[in-house]
Amino acid sequence: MKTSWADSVENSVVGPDKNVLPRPSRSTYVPPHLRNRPPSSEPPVTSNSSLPANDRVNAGGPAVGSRWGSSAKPDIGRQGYGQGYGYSGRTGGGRNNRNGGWDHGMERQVNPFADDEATEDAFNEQENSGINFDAYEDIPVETNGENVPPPVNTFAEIDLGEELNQNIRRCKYVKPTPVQRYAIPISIAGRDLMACAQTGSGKTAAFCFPIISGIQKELQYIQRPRVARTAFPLALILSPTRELSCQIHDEAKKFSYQTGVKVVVAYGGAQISQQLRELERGVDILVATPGRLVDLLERARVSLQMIRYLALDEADRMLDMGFEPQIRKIVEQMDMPPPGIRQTMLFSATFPREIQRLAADFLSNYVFLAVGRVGSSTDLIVQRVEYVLESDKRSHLMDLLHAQRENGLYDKQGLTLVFVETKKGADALEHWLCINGFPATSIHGDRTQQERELALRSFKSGNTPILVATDVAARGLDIPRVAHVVNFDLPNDIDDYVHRIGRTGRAGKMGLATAFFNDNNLSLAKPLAELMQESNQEVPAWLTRYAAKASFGGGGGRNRKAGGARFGGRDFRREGSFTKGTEYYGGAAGAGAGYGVPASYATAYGSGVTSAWD
DNA sequence: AAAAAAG
Repeated sequence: MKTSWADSVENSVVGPDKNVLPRPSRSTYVPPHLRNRPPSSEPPVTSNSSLPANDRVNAGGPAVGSRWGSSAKPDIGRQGYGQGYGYSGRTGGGRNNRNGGWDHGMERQVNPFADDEATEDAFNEQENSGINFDAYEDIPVETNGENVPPPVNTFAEIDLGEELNQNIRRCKYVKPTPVQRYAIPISIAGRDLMACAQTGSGKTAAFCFPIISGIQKELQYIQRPRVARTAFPLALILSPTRELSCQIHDEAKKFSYQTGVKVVVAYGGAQISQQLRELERGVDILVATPGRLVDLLERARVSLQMIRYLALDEADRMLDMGFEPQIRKIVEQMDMPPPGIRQTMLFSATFPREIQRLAADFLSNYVFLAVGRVGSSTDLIVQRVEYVLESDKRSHLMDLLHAQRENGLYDKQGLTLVFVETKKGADALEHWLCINGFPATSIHGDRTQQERELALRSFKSGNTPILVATDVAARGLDIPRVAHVVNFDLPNDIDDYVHRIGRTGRAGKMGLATAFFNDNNLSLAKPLAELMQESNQEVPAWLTRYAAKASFGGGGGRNRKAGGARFGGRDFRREGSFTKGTEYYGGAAGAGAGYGVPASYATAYGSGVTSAWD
């Protein structure tokens, strides 16, 4: 690697002006041997792992050819979705519009790849190698459901359409990731899907490709009702945070470039007027956060009656206590077509069983898919836990940051993401880091949307290579080059921990995750120790002792969420207690009639091999 | 108890 991207941006980051990484003043620095130590022997703070900084996600290499002529598989289980609107020609529309350009708007689309191409030269071949596909070998995969469509090995095996294939090439995706290999054929076949797969493994594309492809193929036949100032999207993608919705929107725009499929994003904290204007210009795929969407629905500026595809990203979060009522309102109490008419896809890295049960309401004869994390479990993330008293956390963090700089992680522009539990705590820690000379910023729900987006940009660019965050940044955000995730405050839920550390070690790259554990985190001891064990991490002896204590002390154990979801999970329909009998398969009675074969459960691995999934 | 998501 002669000229890495990191090198190429280094000047701008450690540049001549204010952004020189200042040496923190030593006045507040307490050397380790002068600090309070817990009675139990915690490992010394060694930042020995010289982990590579994350590279770009995109992969370079030969382009994939597209194969035309094969038509999509029959749309099993769907009753067509004309919904009373006849098929009719669409003016100037659709897939044969080789000139690209939106067929329902006069504006020209900005080339979303322009930036990439402009910076292309900054990447040499190695740096540009993108997704580390070796890390994807031997990943345990579990599928469950009736007549699960088989996986593919290349994008060319699926008829996604010429324009989408070209965009896939532009994104330099050489071959599908495991979740894409399985999820795309399932979606193309028209099946509902509940998928567990870590975000860094290509989940967004896994639900975007079938949606874009499906819409593009039918766009010219779809007649939407004409209601002034009401938009009728064909697909809805919901996510739990504004930044994640933005990210999905950006991705979806790349994938749909010159397909004639229009993507619009709507989220709170931003001017609604511009979003309304965008919607009026026409929308095929709406990406949104729940609150703003409810607002738009109540104003009747959006109708869901033409929704053909519904995707919930971070679906378990979307269905947890805070979000469930809003999601039910959107999905069940407005004008969205019911399961079986629309196609529904739920994605998350974690899927607790009770959430799966709730989610089943939204699905019809669905396929359950669990794909191991890149490198199966988290071999690519080195997890460390250190016992740190509350009063020692700040100086301990400073130790880590110092060590990191000495190991060159800063010089390579490795980013450090520090999670805290509260918004107040985020402000306080950001301030403390700044006055101690560390270039930090913060993101949390009490900051304005403008501040949030600025903070994220500044972090991503390496301008402020330390970001203090609440759980607003825990899920889904794809920030290349995050070399280190610090759980300054551990979350109470092991699933949140899984999502947080998943901000590093993405796209097959290595990452480091450090957690500060103390007596406030007792309830996490057992699940954390188990998780680390399962992902082949070294579990400190003191943590094992805490874990053992937690199991009889009460208070432990419950955190497992009923046998829960680790890196993936298990279809709750297989868990034996079918309190609702065969109801979950009931949708198949009519819909699956075309399938003259009995249900078969395709399982890629025997139960002995999938222990990580239990 | 906290965080997120509408204004």
